[in-house]
Amino acid sequence: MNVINESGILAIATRLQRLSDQLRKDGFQIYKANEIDFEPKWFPVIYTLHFRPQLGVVELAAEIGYTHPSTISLLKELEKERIIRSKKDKQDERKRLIQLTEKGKKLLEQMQPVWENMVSALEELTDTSNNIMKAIAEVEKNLDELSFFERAKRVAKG
Amino acid sequence: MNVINESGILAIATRLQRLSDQLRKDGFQIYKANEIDFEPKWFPVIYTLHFRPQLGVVELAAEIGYTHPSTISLLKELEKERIIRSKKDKQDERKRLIQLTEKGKKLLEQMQPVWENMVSALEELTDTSNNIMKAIAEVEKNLDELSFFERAKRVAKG
DNA sequence: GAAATATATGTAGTTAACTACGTATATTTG
DNA sequence: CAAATATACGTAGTTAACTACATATATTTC
Repeated sequence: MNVINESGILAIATRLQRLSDQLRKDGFQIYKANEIDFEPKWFPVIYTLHFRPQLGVVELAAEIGYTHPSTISLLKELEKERIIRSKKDKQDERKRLIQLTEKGKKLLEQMQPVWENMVSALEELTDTSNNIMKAIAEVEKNLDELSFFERAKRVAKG
Repeated sequence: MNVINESGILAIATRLQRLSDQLRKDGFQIYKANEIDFEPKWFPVIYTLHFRPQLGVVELAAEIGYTHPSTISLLKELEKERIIRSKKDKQDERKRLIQLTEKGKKLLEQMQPVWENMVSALEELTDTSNNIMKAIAEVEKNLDELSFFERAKRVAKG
């Protein structure tokens, strides 16, 4: 990985992705080591439902930042695992309200201490002179103001 | 994305991936706008071959940080596009040496000014109080010393 | 209130990475 | 030097996201 790491900022997408994958894989191993039957990709759904106990599919998708088809397939898995269930909204017949089951709530409780360990470990890992979470937030803010595409266009013209 | 963004460091993998995707998509649009027939995912291969003009498949894979099957499928695409070609290594008959074609070299030249624009745009985007590239490098260094998994285990025990 | 538009959900197919496994050649070891 | 092991490459199948399209219900507008 020498050339790519030395290529600097051009390889930023590749490096972000690699880091994400690495953390996700370890996350899976951590759940496993704690005998919790849980996949890291389920995290956004479960975590969101913890704070907002009833959400439609599209609302949930928006909340976790995935497209709704991706969310639907996550929900199918979670439904199969009996971690979530859903019911029709009486006000809006198109809507399916997603909720945690009792099993889901128990799982959530089981996971709390593991999450705390993960948070500690991640804080250790990211306790560096440049904080990666803050860096992400700052880049996202800049992107909101003007996209990468628009910036490259402007640079080219200027 | 409110709940997830507020969940802090636990959602780090999700957020890294999302940022990576966003940059990659815009990257594709930038090449397109400059009338260059190039996909961002090809970048690591091309860029590496620019600096190391002859590499075996596994060597190249290691260099770009992908698995070799992923690399093979990238190489197939690039071969179809006539951007790279390969020949047998005379010293080691198992090996297939990958090289840029003339077309590949021309493409590389064409891309130079676009890369410069991208670098400028990315520098703008990442010119923040916490530098994301440095943050990634720092986290990677910490991970090299002790993985996320090992750290979480240690925290749990301690 | 009928037509047009918007919203919520779902399905099908694609993509770009991965793991697992197999084969051929090279290298090391008893 | 034969056997065991390692390395290089390849194929098949999986995964987790995506886009594009379809359908049902709700809301808005003329």
